[in-house]
Amino acid sequence: MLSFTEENYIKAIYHLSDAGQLAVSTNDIALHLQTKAATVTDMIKKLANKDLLAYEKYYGVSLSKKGKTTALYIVRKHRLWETFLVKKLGFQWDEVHEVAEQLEHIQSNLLIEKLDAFLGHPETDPHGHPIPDKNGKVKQVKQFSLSQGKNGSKYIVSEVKDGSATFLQYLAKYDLYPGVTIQIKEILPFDGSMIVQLQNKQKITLSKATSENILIKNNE
Amino acid sequence: MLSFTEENYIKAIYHLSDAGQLAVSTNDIALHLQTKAATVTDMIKKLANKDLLAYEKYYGVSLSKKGKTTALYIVRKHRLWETFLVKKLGFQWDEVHEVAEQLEHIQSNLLIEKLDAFLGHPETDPHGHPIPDKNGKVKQVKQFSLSQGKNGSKYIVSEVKDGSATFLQYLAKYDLYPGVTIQIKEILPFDGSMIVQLQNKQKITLSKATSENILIKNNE
DNA sequence: TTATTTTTTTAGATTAATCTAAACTTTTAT
DNA sequence: ATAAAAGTTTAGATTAATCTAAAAAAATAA
Repeated sequence: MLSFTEENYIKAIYHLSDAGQLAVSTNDIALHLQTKAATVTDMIKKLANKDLLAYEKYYGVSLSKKGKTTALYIVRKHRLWETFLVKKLGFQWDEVHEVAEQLEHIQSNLLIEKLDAFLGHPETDPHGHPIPDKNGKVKQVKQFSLSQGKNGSKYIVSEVKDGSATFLQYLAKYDLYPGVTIQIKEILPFDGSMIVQLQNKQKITLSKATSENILIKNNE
Repeated sequence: MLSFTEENYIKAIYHLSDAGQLAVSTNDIALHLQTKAATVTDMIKKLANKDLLAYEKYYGVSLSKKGKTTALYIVRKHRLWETFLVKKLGFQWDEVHEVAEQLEHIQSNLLIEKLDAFLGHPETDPHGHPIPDKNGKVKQVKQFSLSQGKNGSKYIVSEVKDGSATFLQYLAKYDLYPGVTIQIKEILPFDGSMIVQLQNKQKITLSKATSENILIKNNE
C-alpha cells in the first residue's frame, strides 16, 4: 500500500505527463508539489524500486503500467468525491478541490464502488473531467477549445480547464457549466474576445484567455 | 492542526477515560492503540505541551477542556460518516468502522456541516451512539443493559456496546437494531440467558453476554 | 518492611519525508 | 567549442513517529 505522499507523487506525474505518456522532469514535479528537487529525486528512486515508474538519471521519469493504473484509480476517487460534494452535499464547484485532495486517499474499494453507484455511475465530474471507470478506462470526448469555435455555431460546454476558484466563480455567475448549450454570436478580431449567447438568451463577452479555458463539443 | 496520529491519541484517551473524566494510564493507551508504552510516553508529552491534556509522570493523563473539545469533534465526524455509509451508501453496520476511522480525519468544517445537514442532523449513529452536535454537546439517553430488563416488559433497543463484526452480523440477522421494540418473555435463572420477542413476533434466545451488550430504554 | 513484580520513563536507534549546500551533468549561448 | 547557466543528484541534517533495552518508580506480596 502506498503512503499519502507516494500517492501524491504518482498523481502529479500522471497529470504532468499528459496521461502518462511523456517523461517528466524532476523540477516540474518539485514545482507542482511545492517541494525541492532533492526531495523529488529521493522519492522517485523509491517509486522506481516499487516498479511504479521508469527513472533514468538526469532524464526524468515516466509511469509504468502499474503506475498509470494507480494514478487512474486516484483520479477516479478524486472525481467521484468532487461529484458527490457538488451533487449531494451542495458544495459550489469552486469549493471542492481541497477536500477531494484529502478524500482521494481514503483506502476502501467497497466505499468507492458504493459511492459510484450512489451517484449513478457518473461519467464526468462537475468540471467536465472524465471519471475513469473501475478498470481505469477513460471515456474520451471529441472536444476543443471555445476559442476555436466558429462564429454563429452552437456548442455544448464539455469541460473547464483552469480550475482556480475565481475563474469558476465567474463562470458560475452565468450558469456556465459543462452540459449547457451556448452560441457564438460575434468574434472580435482585435483581441480575440467573443460574445456568446447563453441558454437564457443573455449575451456575455468572454476574453480570449477565458474562451481558451473552456472546452466545448459539437451539438449533435 | 493535529496530525492523524495525534488525533488518534486524543480519541483513544477520550474513549478510555469514559468521556474524559478519569485519568488514563500509559499502558492502557498503548494497548488500545496497539503500540508500545515508550511510544505513548513520548506522544503524551507532546500533547501535554499543546495543552490538550494534563500529564503527571507515572500517574497517567486526563484530557483538558481543549482536548475534550477536540475529541468530541473527532467522534462527531466518525459517527456522522458511519451514518452516511449505512443510510446513504448501503453499507452493512458491521462494515463501517475501518472506513470511518479514516474519514474522521478529513479536515473540513464545511464538509461536516453539509454532511450533517444532508443526513438530516441525526442524533445517533447506526449503533445507537449519540452524535455530538456542532458545539460538542452530547444528548444523553436514560438507558440500561438488556440484562437488567424485567421479565414481561417491553423496551426499545437504544445502543449496542460490543462492536465486533460477528456480533453485529448476528444482531442484523434478527433485525435487532437501535429503534426496534422488544419484549422479554422469559429469563432463565441458571445461566442468565433470556428469551425475547422481536417486532415480527419471532422469539429468540440471547445469552447473558449478549444481553449485557445491548442497551435499552423504556418504551414511553 | 523489604523484596519482588509491574508499570513507566529514559536513552539511543530507525524509518519516512523533508531540507540545504555542494557536486555533478546537461543544455544553452557566445 | 568552450564557458556559463540551468537542472539534477548526492551528502549530510532534521523532524515525527516508532522501536528495544535499560533504568527508575510505584504497587504488591511475603
